[in-house]
Amino acid sequence: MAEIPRATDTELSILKILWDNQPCTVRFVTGELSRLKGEEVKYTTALKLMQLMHEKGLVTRDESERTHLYSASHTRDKMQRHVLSQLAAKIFGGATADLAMQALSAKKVEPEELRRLKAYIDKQLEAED
Amino acid sequence: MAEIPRATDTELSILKILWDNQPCTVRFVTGELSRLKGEEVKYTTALKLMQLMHEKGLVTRDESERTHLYSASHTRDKMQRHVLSQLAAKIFGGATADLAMQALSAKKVEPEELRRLKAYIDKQLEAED
DNA sequence: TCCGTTCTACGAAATTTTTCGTTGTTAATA
DNA sequence: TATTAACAACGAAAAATTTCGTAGAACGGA
Repeated sequence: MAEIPRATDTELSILKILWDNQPCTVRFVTGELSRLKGEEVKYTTALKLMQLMHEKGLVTRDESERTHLYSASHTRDKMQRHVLSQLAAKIFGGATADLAMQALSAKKVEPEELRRLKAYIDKQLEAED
Repeated sequence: MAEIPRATDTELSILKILWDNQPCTVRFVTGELSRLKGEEVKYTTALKLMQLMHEKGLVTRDESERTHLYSASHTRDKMQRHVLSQLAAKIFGGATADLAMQALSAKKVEPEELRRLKAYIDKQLEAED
């Protein structure tokens, strides 16, 4: 399995668009990215970014048609874990549970979500025995 | 309350060093940063970074002595929440509980930690009523 | 077929981030 | 006091990231 390349901020935004809509044309990503950033992004800008991401191995593309179709190389889960563990190492000193707690306190979370998370933790704890 | 400025990757590393050792001299941060990155960072490089961080408002400094003493402007908790909520918005679509779960699955977490987190969630749920 | 549109590729400019050498000052010390 | 070491400030180079104009090919409709 190849190393997951480091993704810049903008690249992460593009990945999110891909995960939500895959496969995508550059045209589509251009629009979504503009919406996300709150300012117009030119078509060729998005194109270039995605070409670079392709070189880096962050995305794959189907070139069988003239209009290429892009998809993320890694699953959302895998990339999220990757980004989080980097972040955890960088500013949390690896304390993952702390990170989770801060995440929860950063923003009000629905009780339903909390219960789901709790169930997940219980499952982890059981597996422990 | 002033806006929290966006911090780059290296800046986050420096903040972590500060939180752990504050207040710090540039000389000290230079050494720690080198250790963290696994390669030597020149004194003036660290100095410049910290000067820019000072301009941005990410750090404060005590200039009463010739050797300035730097500290982070924001608490670790506050900045962590800030960074996490940005990240959540960027690649998790704001789904904070998902982020927490991914964080937990990214790396094995001690049962003790899990129980602590669970207790935290329970407290949140109680406050709900 | 001709024209206007859409697409990729490419190069280069603009911007941001990181690096570091040089300078002048202060402080310690021989 | 003369020398050396440590420091902050600064400017600018280097590197990384982002932006976008231009060119040429492919396509669709008049």
